[in-house]
Amino acid sequence: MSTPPERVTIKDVAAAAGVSKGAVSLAFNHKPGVSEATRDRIFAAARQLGWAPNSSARSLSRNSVDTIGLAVCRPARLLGLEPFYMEFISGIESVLVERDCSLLLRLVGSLEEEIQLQQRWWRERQVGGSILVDFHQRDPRIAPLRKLGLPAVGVGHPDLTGGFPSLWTDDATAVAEAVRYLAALGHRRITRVGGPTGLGHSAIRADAFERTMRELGLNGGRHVETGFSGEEGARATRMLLLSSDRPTAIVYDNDIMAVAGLGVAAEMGVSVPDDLSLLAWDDSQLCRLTHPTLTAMSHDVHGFGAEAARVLFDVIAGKEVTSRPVSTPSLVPRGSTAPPRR
Amino acid sequence: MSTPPERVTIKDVAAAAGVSKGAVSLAFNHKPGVSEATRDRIFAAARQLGWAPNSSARSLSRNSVDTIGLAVCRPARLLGLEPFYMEFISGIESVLVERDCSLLLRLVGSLEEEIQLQQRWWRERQVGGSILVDFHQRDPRIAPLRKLGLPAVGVGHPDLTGGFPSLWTDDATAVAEAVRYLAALGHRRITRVGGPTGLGHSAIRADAFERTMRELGLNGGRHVETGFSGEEGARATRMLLLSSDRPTAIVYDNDIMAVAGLGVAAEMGVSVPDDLSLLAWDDSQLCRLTHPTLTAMSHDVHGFGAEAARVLFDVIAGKEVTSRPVSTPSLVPRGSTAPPRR
DNA sequence: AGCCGGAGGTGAACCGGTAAAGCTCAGAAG
DNA sequence: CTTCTGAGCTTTACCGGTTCACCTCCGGCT
Repeated sequence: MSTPPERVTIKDVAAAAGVSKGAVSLAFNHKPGVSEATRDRIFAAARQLGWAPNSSARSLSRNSVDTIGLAVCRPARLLGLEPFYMEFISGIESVLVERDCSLLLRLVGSLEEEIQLQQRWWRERQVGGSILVDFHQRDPRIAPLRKLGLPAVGVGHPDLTGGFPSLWTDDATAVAEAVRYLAALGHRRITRVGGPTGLGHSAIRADAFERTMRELGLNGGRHVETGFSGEEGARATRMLLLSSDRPTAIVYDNDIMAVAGLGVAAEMGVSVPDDLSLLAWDDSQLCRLTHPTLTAMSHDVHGFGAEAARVLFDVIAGKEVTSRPVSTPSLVPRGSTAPPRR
Repeated sequence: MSTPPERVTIKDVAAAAGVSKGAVSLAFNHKPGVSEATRDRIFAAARQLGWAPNSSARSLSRNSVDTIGLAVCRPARLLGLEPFYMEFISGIESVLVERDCSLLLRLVGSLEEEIQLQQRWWRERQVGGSILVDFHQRDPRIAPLRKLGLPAVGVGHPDLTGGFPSLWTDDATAVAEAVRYLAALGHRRITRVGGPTGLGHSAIRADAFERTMRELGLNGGRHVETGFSGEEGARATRMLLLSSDRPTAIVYDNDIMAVAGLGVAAEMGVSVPDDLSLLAWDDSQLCRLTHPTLTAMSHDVHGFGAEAARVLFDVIAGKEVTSRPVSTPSLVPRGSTAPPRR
């Protein structure tokens, strides 16, 4: 596609510095074999000519790439609203910058499309490895991508990532904490508005929710399944508030739906937190902007992204890495939760 | 970084198909010179071996790259909340996919850092060109990047993009529409809560705001400058509502700040829209989730991103491209605006 | 004097593709 | 029966780096 106008190569630099191109290569890679003085001359010449090593040529002869891939499979309209991803990406990049690497990002429409994409990326050696996110139950990506030999790290519970080294937040414990908190406030009818159950972490949270409710001797627990969008969160909330045995507390799977829930409560004249407690997940800044502010399960998404990148580099380097959890989300109480009005 | 285990090259495919590698190259690039039958054999062999052309080798010999760059200079915490960027990116990608290209994304901390980055990207031929966003007044990126010869398209008014072909939304007209609408409702004390004036489009909107207010004979117009964050939007709103001649309408520069403003109004017992009208910008889904819903200036951000990518490809291809506006944001009235209570 | 060793280079072979020139052969034109 | 033509391949020279074997000094040691 591009046809650069001028092109200065290592040969030009070598000529300018009066050395061979081998010497330039040595100097630029900080390898021994060139004297201090020559090194300086080489760098001066390179700076003068505005030269930097052509990354294609470099990765061709080194047989390596300094790019990692991330494909995200959610509708763009949702993604934009999920503060999670940008935070996560910025965490990844904080690590990439240190190593002069880059992130290849792609939004895909389906898991099948992602499989195609990852295969291409890897076969064409466009990436050295990938970070895989949003695991489904019996995720179709696992078999083909493992067979491919793609170095990758999975973001999700090891039960879901099928053999890929993985990093995950202990959602089960977090859900339990959220439910126990609401129960301690006196809530008995608690509903969870979750993501699609096909999505692995939604299923895990759903399980943990039911288990905890049972442990607490509460049988008023219910789930509603949504697609994570604010609109669906709003619809679910509206439906719940209209039902005969309406919940006194709702736990949302992200913060957009919680904000939407708050909107619906206001619209229907249901007072939060007096008549209804709301608990959000992921705790972006949004949770502090509403009135009342939103109690939320909070975690360090930036750090999560960074850790994922670090682990991926280890995988690529061939190190033995073991799956492990990152820090568990913890409850940050704010204005949207209170004891139910008796 | 990566050292792939097995590596199948064009030579292996050629051998498997019983032809020379030149023939494989011809076949894979859909060039004439190979018979139907041979082509089929080659593709069969490639599929069999799971081969795809190594992208480094390809771009080295073609002297071209199929990657474009995007560096975004805003704090990650803000970015995650700005639905704008993900939408914009998804627009870009919709075009990239058609052309089998990729997006190199980087979040940077300052414009100086971006200059360094773009220089590296271009000199190392990591990208074929870049999309430049968030222009400042007398943007420091312009001179060095033009000198560099980087193919680029600027997202912003031509007055700001200093010679880069550019694409922009006509914010001046949009601001005028917003102000006229509020004025028509009967508002006279209208305040604008804008982004940092260093940012080009903020300045343009500020100008247009003042001009329109003057044209309408209103001198109760004021600006508050913020950094686009929800927190700052909240603080600005709080300050405005506490002032002696408090505005009856506020125009925000993005939708996060508008949501924050709504929160503050609720917190202070100011009724929206009866006591205060609020108008948001960019119109993400968020605007439909609050109560009341937010009147907003709406535009097609996805299409904007797609168009930017298309223009960049033209620039890279050496076509003569001229700067032009994309569709002007238009007002979508919702529940947060009404005539002021007299 | 002769030999050795290491610092500081050089040169050529490669990495895996693309592109352009060259070769071969069947069939059409003269 | 040549000669020409062009379709269908092969050959070979790159692309711009990295790497490794090898060369050349120069000082120190025996």
